[in-house]
Amino acid sequence: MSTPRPRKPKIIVIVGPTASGKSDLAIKIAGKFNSEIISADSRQIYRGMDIGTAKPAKTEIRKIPHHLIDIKNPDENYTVAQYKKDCLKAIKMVLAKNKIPVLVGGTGLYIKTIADNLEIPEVKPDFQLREKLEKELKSKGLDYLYQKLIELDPEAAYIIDSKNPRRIVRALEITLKTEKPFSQQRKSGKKLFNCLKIGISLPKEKLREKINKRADKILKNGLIKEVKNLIKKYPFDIPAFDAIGYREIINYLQGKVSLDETTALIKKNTWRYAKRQITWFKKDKKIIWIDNPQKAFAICRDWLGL
RNA sequence: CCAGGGGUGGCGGAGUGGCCAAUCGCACCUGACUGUAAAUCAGGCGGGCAUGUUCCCUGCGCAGGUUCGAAUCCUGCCCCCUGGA
Repeated sequence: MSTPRPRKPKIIVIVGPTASGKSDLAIKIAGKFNSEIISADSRQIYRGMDIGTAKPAKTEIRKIPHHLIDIKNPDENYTVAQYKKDCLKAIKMVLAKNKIPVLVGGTGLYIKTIADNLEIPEVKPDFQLREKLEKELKSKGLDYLYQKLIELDPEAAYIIDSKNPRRIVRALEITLKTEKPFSQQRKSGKKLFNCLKIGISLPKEKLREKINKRADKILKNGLIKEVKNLIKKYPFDIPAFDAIGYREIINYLQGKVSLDETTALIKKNTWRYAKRQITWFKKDKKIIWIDNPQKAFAICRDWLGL
């Protein structure tokens, strides 16, 4: 006698590499199916980082509500865990209006944290600790930190790349502040939603072309000016500015590279990023890959039972 | 025509007798990723296969030569750059 479990809420998830046309597709889908859009983009959350992150146009946003865009200033700290909370809240809100949430974005970890209900270890970043570890990293080398991790939490050391400073620092952070090994803290809970995942897949040549074109457009639209304004207000070395387009322009403004080189670098780094995204999303076997937006509409319609 | 420098893997660029299938960077391919994720990293990268720290083939402009052994030395040729006529 099992009581019928309440159906999980349905959400539509749209993924794909940068510049593949996710936002446009999301807007079209949202327009057709009474939806609101929730962004899963780790840089569009920042206010003032508009041109370089290719945020949807204001006119679009006016037509269809977008969530989790422009929610933080660049110098504010933001993390996956925070994203999870914010996103869940946004989803709830949209569902409460009897609308379908459409989660769109290129930040694979953000998507995964929602779709797979990742349980992020309850250890907040401790910046003092991190700073201390960074110092040790500089003075004693990465291997020293890794050895330390092996001592404190051999299991974690086994999982973490021994050459990845950022992840070693975080693993140490966790082990130094909790009793449980990191390895036992990487869990995912029960799925919260019934997700329809649609991925945009373009032939590489075409993707590359779109990336290059977009880079040119972004520059033309005033990225340099945007960055100039940003670094007037914020330190130039904050994590938010470790974003494609921004870091390169900052270096340009500091006279380290020419404009031509900068443009080329932005294109190159965007392309690399896209490849990393493709690698990430490839692992998710539930994604239905499409090469044409039209197909997405039909898939959504079926899935929604309309 | 003379003098000097140089031609190395897709590109840039090391190497100047054996430790060289050839440092490294870029590009390219594959992958990792649980509170920085547009971040941060790893592996591969001449070809072949029986996939090997000890295999085979091809290989450092071309053709020869010296040597047990040559990308590295010698000879000739071709090409490129710089300066001089």
